[in-house]
Amino acid sequence: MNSENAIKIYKDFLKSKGLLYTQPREIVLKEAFSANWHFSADELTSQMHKNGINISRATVYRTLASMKEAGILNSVDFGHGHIHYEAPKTKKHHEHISCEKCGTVCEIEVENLTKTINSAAAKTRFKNIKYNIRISGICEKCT
Amino acid sequence: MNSENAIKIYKDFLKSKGLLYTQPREIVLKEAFSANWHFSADELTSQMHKNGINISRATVYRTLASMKEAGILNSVDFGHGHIHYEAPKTKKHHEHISCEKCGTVCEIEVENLTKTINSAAAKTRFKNIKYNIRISGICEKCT
DNA sequence: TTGAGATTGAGACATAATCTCAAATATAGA
DNA sequence: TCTATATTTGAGATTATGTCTCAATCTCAA
Repeated sequence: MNSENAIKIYKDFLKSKGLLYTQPREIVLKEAFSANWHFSADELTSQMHKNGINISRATVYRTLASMKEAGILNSVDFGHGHIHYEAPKTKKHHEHISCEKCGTVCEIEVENLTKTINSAAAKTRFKNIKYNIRISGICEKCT
Repeated sequence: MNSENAIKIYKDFLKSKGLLYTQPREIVLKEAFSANWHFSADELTSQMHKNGINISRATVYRTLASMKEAGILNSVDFGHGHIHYEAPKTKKHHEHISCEKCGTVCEIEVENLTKTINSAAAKTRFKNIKYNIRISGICEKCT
C-alpha cells in the first residue's frame, strides 16, 4: 500500500465515522508512510520534531491508533513495553523475530498461521479473531 | 508440574547462578502455584497481603521474573499492558483467547503451532526460538 | 460567513515496572 | 556456634508508556 492509497482509505474511514481529515492527521500519515521500518509513537514524534514539524505527542498517539483501526497501519509488539507500527508496504503478510541480545528484527513468513489460528479459535465460538505474535531468539551474530 | 517439583527446579536454577533460595522466594512460589488462574504481579501481591503475608511488590516482581527464567512459570500477555503469569499445572501446551469486550479468557489448543513457528524461524538462523501469542475476538455472549 | 461539533496541544495524570540503597538475611568457613 | 561476605529485601523514588482534560482552534456544511 502506498501513501496515496492509504490517504484514500483513511479519508473514507474517517468520513464513515463522522470524523475529520485534518492537517495534523495527514502529516502523521505521510510521516508514517515515509518511515522505512517499525517505529513507536514517540519515535515518530521526535523524528518529526527533528524535521521541524511540531505535532503533539497526544495527537501522534491518537492518529496512529486510528490509522490502525482504519487498517492502514499494522502494529507490532516486540515485548519492550511499547507498541511499534509499520506501514504495510508489501502485500505479503509476515511476522517478526527479534534478537533478545541485540534487538535486531527480521521478518519471517509463517505459513498458514492465520488459518491455523482461526480454525483453533473457531471451537470457542469467538468471532472476529485477531492475533498478535511475538517471536524471539538469539540471532546468529549474538550466538 | 506441582509445587514440589517446581521448588526442586527453582533451587537448582538459583544454585547454578550463585543465588539464594530464600523465604520470600519460597512464599511467592507457593502462592503462585496455589493460584488457579492467570495472575499479574500486583494481583499476587495483594492476594498475599489479604492473607496477611507481607512481601514487597519489588520482591514479587523480581521473584516472578526469575521463576519464569527458571522455566517454572509461563507468562501470558493479554495486551492489557501488564504481564500475567500462570503455573503450568497441566502438561498440555495451550494458548489463550480473550474477549475484547468482557475480558473473558479461554484456553485453546493450536495444533503444531510450535513446530510451525520453529520451522519458519529456522530460516533466519536464530537459536532458542520463543514465542508469545495473543489471540482475541468477541466471545459468544458479547456478540 | 457562521455555528455546531470535532480536533489539537500542553501538561497533568494513570499505571506498570524498575531502580536505589540501607538494613536484613543466608551461607560457608572457622 | 560465630563471623565474614555476598545476596536479598523493602519502601519509596523513579522511569516509561500511554491516556486524559479542557480551553483554544479548526473544519465543514449550510
